[in-house]
This record gives sequence, C-alpha cells and structure tokens, in this order.
Amino acid sequence: MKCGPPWLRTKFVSAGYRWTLPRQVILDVLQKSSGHLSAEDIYFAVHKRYPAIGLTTVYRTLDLLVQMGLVFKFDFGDGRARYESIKKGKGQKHHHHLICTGCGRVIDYTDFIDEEIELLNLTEKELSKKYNFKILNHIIQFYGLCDKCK
Amino acid sequence: MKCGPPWLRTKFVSAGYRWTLPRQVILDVLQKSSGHLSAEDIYFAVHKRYPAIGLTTVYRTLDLLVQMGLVFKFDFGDGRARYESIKKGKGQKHHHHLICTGCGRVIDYTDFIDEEIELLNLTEKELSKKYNFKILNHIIQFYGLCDKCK
DNA sequence: CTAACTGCAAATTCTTTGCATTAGT
DNA sequence: ACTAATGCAAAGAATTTGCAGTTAG
Repeated sequence: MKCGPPWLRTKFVSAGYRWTLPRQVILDVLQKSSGHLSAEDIYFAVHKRYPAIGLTTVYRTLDLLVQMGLVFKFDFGDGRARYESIKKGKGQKHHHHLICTGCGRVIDYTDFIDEEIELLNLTEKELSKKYNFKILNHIIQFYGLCDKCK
Repeated sequence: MKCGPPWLRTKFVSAGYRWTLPRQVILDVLQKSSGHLSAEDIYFAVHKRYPAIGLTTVYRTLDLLVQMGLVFKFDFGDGRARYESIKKGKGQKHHHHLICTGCGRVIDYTDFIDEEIELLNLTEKELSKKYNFKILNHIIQFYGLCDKCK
C-alpha cells in the first residue's frame, strides 16, 4: 500500500483535508475487502498493518469518507453500521441483500433479474425529477427466512 | 382505544402470549401514527396515555411484534431503529424512502408504487425460488442529496 | 509554523438484562 | 395458581467527544 491513485490525494487536498496514512490505509482496506464491513472489522484489518491507528480514527475517517461520497454506509438492523467503498476493486460488484431474520445470515446477490434493473431505473428517474433529488445510491434488502430457518 | 380487533387477541393468545395493555397500546400507537417511529417516539406516545408503561416494555414489545410479523423494523442509518406497523391504518400506504445524506431528511414516497410493486413481486418470486428463501418484507431506500443540499 | 489530524480515556446514546413484583388466563 | 409480562436499575455495546500531543502542507 503506497499512496493510492493520485486523484484521491488531490481530492482530499483540494477540499482542505490531509492525505494521511490512516486515511490511505482505511480506504485501501475498504477497496480490497468484499463489502459490508463494520467499523470494528475495519479497525482490526487496519490495526493489523498499523497498530498505532486507533478505533476513534477509524470512525472519524469513515464519517469523512461517507461525507465525501467515497464510501457508503448502511445498516442491516443488527445495531452496527456497515461500510462499503463506492468504487469497487476488481471482482467486486454492486449487490443487493437477502437477510434472514431468523439467524441473521446475509446473502449477497448480484444476478439481478431484468425486472429489478428496470425497477431501479424507472424509480430513480422519476424520483430525481419529482423531488429534485440527486440520487447517489440505493439499498435494496429483502427480509425473510432462509431455508434452514423456515 | 379498547382492545383492538379480536383476531389480534386471538393471534397473541394462540401463540401463548398474553394480550396485555402495553401491547394493545403500542400496537394502537403504531397503527395510528404515520410511520417510522423510533422506540423513544413510541415510548413518549404510549407514556402520555399510560405513564406506568416503561421504555423497557416498549423495546420488548417491539421485538415481539417484529418477531410475530406485525411490525417492521428498519433503519435510516442514524443510529436508532424505526418501527412501522405492517397493517396500516386508514390513509396510510406502503411507501419507500428517499434519504438525504446531507441533512438527514427523509422523504416518503408512494408514487410509482404500483409499478414498483409489480416488479418487486417478480423479483421476490425469483429470489425465493433461487435461494429457497421465504421473503416477508423489503426495504427500498434511495440515498442522495436533496435540493437544498446538492 | 499552524491548523488539521490523531489517540486515549471518558462520555453519550441506544438497547438489553437481572430480578423482584404484577397481572393474564 | 401458574407463568408470562412488567418496571426499575444496572449493564452492555456502538459511537462520539474533549483534550493534549503529533504531523502534513
């Protein structure tokens, strides 16, 4: 892990933020991981490489990254926030979630059916127009019972 | 507020639960309110009518109602859970959410719901089959910036 | 040099738990 | 009567804040 792509550094500096080691490492962890990490997950991964980086910094950095639009924060309803890089590394795709309310298992799926994509396009377009809203992301989660729990 | 519809009482009793005052009041508050209440909101509303009912009971009752499939729990990412009755009172419709990540404003929308619902049904059917999952509910949230924040 | 950033410890906030009491059935 | 349900106070877990020391620009 060096310094990441130059445009990232520029993005930070030109916004008046500093391109610090913790920020580089946290972004790197997020981009390399396979999604929905909790703050603690990120802290462990980061801490393994740089034990001097503390949990507080992880939280503060994540807030900043979310605010800058580089990272997306969401929630499965288990009382802890999850974070995911918006720019995915190779092999990572946008996905939706199937969440078992019985055992808490989360299934990611990326094989959206045509109807689902159509749904999203239609809705995003209509909503943007009607509410003058710039839509950046969405969460689609289906809740139910998995094969073991039902 | 009396005792609610008789089928509700039956549902509780036949599952081995008791049809208690706090449960009646909490369900009533949820059905009459316009959606996404936090536990504290519910506590205040309930407490106004029956000051003897405590916050702990509100949490425990909400867990039960969620588990019984009468209430849905979700999260806007602000660190507190929200609850909504699945059976809506008159004037209330199923809706999805548009959330501004800038100011935290939440817009409910019920427009385009018909098309969305149809596409959702297809999606749910496919997913159920593919993952052998019994889908009970869904969350659809669009995140972005509202007119003031963008 | 100086303002942004950091780590630590303490504080907050939301939610859950232990336990003695109350109340449906 | 029997046991689920309740309220209170205390505990727990996730996240935030105050502050003094550190570091990028």
